[in-house]
Amino acid sequence: MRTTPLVELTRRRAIEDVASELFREHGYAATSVRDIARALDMQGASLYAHVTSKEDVLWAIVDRTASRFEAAAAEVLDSTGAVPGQSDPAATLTRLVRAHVRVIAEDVEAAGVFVHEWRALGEERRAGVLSRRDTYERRFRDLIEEGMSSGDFALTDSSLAATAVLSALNGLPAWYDPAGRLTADRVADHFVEFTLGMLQGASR
Amino acid sequence: MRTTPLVELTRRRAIEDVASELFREHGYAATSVRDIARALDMQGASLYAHVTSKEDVLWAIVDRTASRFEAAAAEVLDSTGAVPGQSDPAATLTRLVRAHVRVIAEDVEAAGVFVHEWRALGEERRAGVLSRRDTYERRFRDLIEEGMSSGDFALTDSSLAATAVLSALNGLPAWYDPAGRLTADRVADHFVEFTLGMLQGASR
DNA sequence: TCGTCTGCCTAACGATCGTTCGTTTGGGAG
DNA sequence: CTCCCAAACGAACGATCGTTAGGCAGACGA
Repeated sequence: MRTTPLVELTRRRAIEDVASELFREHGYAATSVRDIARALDMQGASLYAHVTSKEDVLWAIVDRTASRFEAAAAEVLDSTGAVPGQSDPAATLTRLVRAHVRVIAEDVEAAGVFVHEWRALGEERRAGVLSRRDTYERRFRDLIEEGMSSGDFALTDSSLAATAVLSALNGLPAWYDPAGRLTADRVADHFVEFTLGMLQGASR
Repeated sequence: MRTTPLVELTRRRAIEDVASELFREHGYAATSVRDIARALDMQGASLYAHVTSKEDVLWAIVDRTASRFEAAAAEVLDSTGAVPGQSDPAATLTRLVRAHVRVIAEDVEAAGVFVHEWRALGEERRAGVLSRRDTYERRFRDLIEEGMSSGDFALTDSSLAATAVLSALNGLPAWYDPAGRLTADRVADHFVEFTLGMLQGASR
């Protein structure tokens, strides 16, 4: 579940949270500074006491969310596979998928912005995000290749498989409702099943 | 492959094609009428000789693409399963997935716009698109449920599975390059494998 | 040769955009 | 009580937005 803090920690963070909702619902370009301000009962100009630019707000959301994905993946991968030849790709991938779902479910709004709106950043930041996404996707791809050569996975194109898995996962922010019928853990269960099924191949 | 016609059929269609590229790359809201015109070596105002509004262009792209998805699915489903109790859900789903990939690959730009930018439409049209998407997704879901009760698929949540499959498929416009290393048919092969694997479940 | 029609032009409209500015306000520390 | 400082205000900036209006050039049928 997302934590809209009961006690507002900082005004800055409140702005980012409200902006996450609006950016996710209408997109960055279609959301005006005055829209964000209105949701906080303020005047548009007043935001600039807390923020240096509109893009700055987007960047804060995207960067923070990217870091959360990176940290979650690092935690999974650093605690496993230290001993080569003794790794279990399916088990590690399971934990990686669960971590990914958890990061999304903990802040669906920010995750949705991260997935779709990073294109709106300036050239420099956009390139940075792109490279971080590549690095992240490679962790999936490497794990899949490991499973291919160990015989756990039956595939011929690890890159395509990684993209397909991440596409399915990144569809989550578009429909997942923390208050809906599925808890984040249940969703993660299903996606682990889907992922392993996908990678182990059709049985007929 | 997308068909940017060598002979420009109508000016109107040329506008839609150029708009598809720009809408997909920068989003509808971030693309100005003057941007579209510049790509055609025209003045922004000149577009209005061919078009009644900017949203009208978006609508034409979205509606046309939605219709292509619907027609492709109808062709698959109308030619199968006419005799109940004799259907093969996996085979039908295979054809449905192939049809979906084909529609995307035939016009990646328009498909990308359809997938992401329909939210920018006015309330009425947006609601219409949403309901057509629901109908389309239900065709996948129904087929999955058929496979569940026939024992072909090992799943507990057909709705989640349909969403996951379609999310993976709809990630295609974001990365697929018709001139790249994979033909549309090869991509379809892989996605059929992924889909069936997903639905038949992990084997361990 | 004339009129018409199509396709694009320039100019301009009001609205809204992101952002800057100088000012006001209200609560806490001395 | 007084001072201060962060937070929000209203007004305004130049730019750009989608769109309208009127005119001009060239192709074409009569």
